[in-house]
Amino acid sequence: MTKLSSSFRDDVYRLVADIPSGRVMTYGDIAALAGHPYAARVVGQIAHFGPEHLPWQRVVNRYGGLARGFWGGKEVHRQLLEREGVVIDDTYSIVDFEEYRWKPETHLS
DNA sequence: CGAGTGACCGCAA
DNA sequence: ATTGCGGCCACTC
Repeated sequence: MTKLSSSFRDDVYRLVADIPSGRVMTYGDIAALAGHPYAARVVGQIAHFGPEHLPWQRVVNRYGGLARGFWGGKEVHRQLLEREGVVIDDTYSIVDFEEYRWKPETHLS
């Protein structure tokens, strides 16, 4: 069933939930795909208040660096991503970030 | 309902 | 190179 009325927040939830293990997306990309290219901050807020069962650890900034206010801090964040096979250096930035970057398919439900 | 804050991004000086 | 500022939407007070 198609959901005709979707808010920005709901779109973010779906996009984040759709990121496969071992892949990452940026706040800006998610915002753009949800219809608001400059609402990257909002994605951060949604991540803060949103459901914990979603893979927020796969959401990083446009430099491939880890977020500041992530629950537990960057150390925990790095552990979670490395556990999925994502290599991160000592500056908390993803190695070969562009290769891990997840590109959602255009034919989303 | 108004104002302030915020896990960001892009551009100007 | 660094700093500052506007903008987007959600949430709190």
